[in-house]
Amino acid sequence: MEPDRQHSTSADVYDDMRQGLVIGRFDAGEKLRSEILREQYDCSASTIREVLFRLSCDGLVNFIDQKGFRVPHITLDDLREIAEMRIMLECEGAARSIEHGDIHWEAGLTAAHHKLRHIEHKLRTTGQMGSNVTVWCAAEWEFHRSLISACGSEFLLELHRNVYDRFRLGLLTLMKGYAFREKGIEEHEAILQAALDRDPDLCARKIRDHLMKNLEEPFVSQYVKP
Amino acid sequence: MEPDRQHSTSADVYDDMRQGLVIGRFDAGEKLRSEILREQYDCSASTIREVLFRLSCDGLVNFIDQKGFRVPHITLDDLREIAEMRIMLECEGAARSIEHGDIHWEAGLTAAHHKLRHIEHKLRTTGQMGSNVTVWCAAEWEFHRSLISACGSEFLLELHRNVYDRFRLGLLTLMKGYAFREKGIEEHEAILQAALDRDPDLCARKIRDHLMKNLEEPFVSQYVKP
DNA sequence: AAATTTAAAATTTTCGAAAATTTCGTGGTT
DNA sequence: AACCACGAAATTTTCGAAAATTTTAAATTT
Repeated sequence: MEPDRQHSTSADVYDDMRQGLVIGRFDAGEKLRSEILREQYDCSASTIREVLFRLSCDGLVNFIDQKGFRVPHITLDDLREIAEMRIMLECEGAARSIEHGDIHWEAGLTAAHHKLRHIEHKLRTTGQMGSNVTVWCAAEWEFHRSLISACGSEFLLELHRNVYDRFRLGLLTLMKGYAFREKGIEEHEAILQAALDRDPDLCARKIRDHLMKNLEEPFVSQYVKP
Repeated sequence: MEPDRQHSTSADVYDDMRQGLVIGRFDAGEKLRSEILREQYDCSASTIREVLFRLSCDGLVNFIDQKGFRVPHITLDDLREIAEMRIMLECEGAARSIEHGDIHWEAGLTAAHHKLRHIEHKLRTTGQMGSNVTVWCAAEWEFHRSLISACGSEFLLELHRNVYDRFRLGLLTLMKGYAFREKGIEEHEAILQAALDRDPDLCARKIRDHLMKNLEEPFVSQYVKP
């Protein structure tokens, strides 16, 4: 997973670090020393600095002048604010998609849900996190993204991507574990159903419900960091 | 205004370029060559690169791998999307501020409006743009920011800052001139009134009205670029 | 004349080291 | 023992140049 002993380009490092942050490879408040990262990725300090700057603009890393970069220390209150914004964007995006989405949108959404459902059942029955978590993260993202993908606004999608990642980062650093909850399976199902039934208000309620439950129960997760 | 013949720090360059972008110093689609900028600001290419990356994360500059940086070419449709998002965030922020804002919020908002009103009357009577535009830009930002400042969510404020800047950049590059409209004076007044009257719905309508008028009339402005 | 190839120029990207700044530990003073 | 000053170590920031890539222009071919 960590590109070691191999020259890495700026884009490589960016993608891997972003992935790492959103998947919980780092601790909250952890300092990201360019010297250390430079060794791990086998590249120059400038490349690392560049990547960290990009991540800090994404809100995934904190930058303080002359003091370097750190994984943000997100409080529960911060996460609530982030959740509120995500609810706002996702409900709006879903409502617009429900209004404008064609058969293509329905098909994509159904497919994304199918994949998500598959990996979630696997996680529930086996309890094996490990590399499955990476798959789950990708699937969860794809589902929520599909839901709003027909909203007709690239800008809304861009903002949502940003908020989604920050929500996930906050959740992971706060609960110090994985963000998968068994209850999420039914919640995703309910969101899908409301969307396919073209009921924007119900869909909004289900989205809010889903995100809020993530916030309420993050500390009862039975799964711990590897 | 341009720090020439003087060593510039990363922060200096960032602030100046951001200002320049939001004030219309650059053309849409214009390429931002690091070599040229390096000379203007008298610093190294890395410093320029770093600044451009930060600006690209703010959405104020486009970055394409191996192809460098450009001022984004924002279409009218893009601007409409940005406006919709700004309306969404600003209405939500205003509603929350109206609900939670104390006397301090009212005082700050009134003060910001007073300053804005002053410069807008000056612009209307003298018609002198020049350096006044910089003052007006700052005042307009302060007013809209004050409006939502008591919303209780740092995250909402951060998103709004981003969207506000991109709206302004889009408006300027599209109309190739200044974004000041005389009608804006009354629109700002109406927003202030609705906020002080603690009427969130009316306030939302006035905000939408204000931003939409900006979109409808950007091409009739009698003012041109210097 | 249009299209493709080739070579030169310009630009972006990466690097390693020097310069500036902060952090940390030591020793001395109140 | 708490506080401050000092200097060494670690870290961040900037730099100028080398390496890689793209763009431009000219030359050749179809």
